Amino acid sequence: MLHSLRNYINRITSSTISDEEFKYGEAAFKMKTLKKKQFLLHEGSVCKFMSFIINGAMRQYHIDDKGNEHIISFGIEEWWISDRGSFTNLTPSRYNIDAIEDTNLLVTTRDEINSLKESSPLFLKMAHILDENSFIASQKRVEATISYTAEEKFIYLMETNPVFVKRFPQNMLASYLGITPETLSRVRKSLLGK
Amino acid sequence: MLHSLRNYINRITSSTISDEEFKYGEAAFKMKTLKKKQFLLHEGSVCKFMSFIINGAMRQYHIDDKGNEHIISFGIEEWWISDRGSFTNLTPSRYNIDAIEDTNLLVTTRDEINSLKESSPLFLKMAHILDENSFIASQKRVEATISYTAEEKFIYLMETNPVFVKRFPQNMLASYLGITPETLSRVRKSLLGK
DNA sequence: AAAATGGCTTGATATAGATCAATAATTCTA
DNA sequence: TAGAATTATTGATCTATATCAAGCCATTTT
Repeated sequence: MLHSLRNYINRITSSTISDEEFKYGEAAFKMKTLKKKQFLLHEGSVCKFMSFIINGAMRQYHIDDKGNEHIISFGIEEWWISDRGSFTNLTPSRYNIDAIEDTNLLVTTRDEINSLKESSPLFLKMAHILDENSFIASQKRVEATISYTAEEKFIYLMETNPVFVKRFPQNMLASYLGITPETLSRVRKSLLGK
Repeated sequence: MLHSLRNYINRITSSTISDEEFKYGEAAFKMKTLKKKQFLLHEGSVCKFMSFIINGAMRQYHIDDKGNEHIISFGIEEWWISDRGSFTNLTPSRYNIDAIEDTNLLVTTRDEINSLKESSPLFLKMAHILDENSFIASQKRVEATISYTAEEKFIYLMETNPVFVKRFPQNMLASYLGITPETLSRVRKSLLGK
């Protein structure tokens, strides 16, 4: 299980973490298993963890006044899932996080990750690069949502995250893109004839 | 001029940087002055710098096929402006960055900031917190753009960045929100009667 | 001071996408 | 494997917002 995290650290830091340094990390994480539809976080509570996905898939979403779900982010293998705003500022979360598939996670808390970042340079670097990449990806998504049509949004999703398109139901993809499932269905149909 | 940066570092790291440590930083930055409408970055070129705004205001935007501008971000006093994707991956930028007002900047390059982060713990911490905050803010903006109506988007902007609303022309605010200037004008009119 | 420019408002119309509703396909699950 | 639940499609409207167009301020420029 932990080798997945180790793999990830090596990949995104472009390094090879030593057994010794990785040992520090192991202690900071606890395994957690969720069945499909089980919750990791409920709206209103503080997000006290960051979770690394070993396998399975998760989503982070908000439910508005009309009961519509808006998916803020997906997570799959070797991604992190958390409400970073709530986690960092210890404020109540506006989001729910639940499992789209049966999922295995490595969970760590704020304190643990902070001391880990102090004791392990590679964990620190990893955290840094994670944030940097997250921001870059999020800003691109902002651009897509403010400037693209429904069709362009879907094409952009296929280009950036084809895995999502294969793996998640269309209603969730629509929610992630900020369009209705009906519109997504029509967009896909019209793309077939092109 | 540099005291503005010093101020910022102390503020966001919740520390007081020593004269000694700040000296390291000074060398990494060059002053730059831009008049209103002057460019800092043109679409197609690699963004080789990060710039800290001393005073004035900047914007980062993309121009689409139809000639419409889409503002990805604004920057004002004590904000950074850069295309982080291009900066980090050395890829050609999709964006323009220009001055909305006469602006003074402290400019630093990739190499300089990297070595600065190695030699100064507080600069490192600052960079880290900047990325973290940028991601959190960007993710909130994603939520707003995928789930809010035009009116809600504007209200959200007034809540999160009232300064922008006071300072920038409505057509730019509209572009930032992903709506037309006409719609923003009507939204504001309707809000007055509430 | 006239002219030009840029920004804002307002009205008329068009349209992309939402909503509502029904059916069909798929996949859980007991 | 039948029945239930979930997901996807399709059609008929509706509506929020875009588009097009004109006029009006307020600045800036000459």
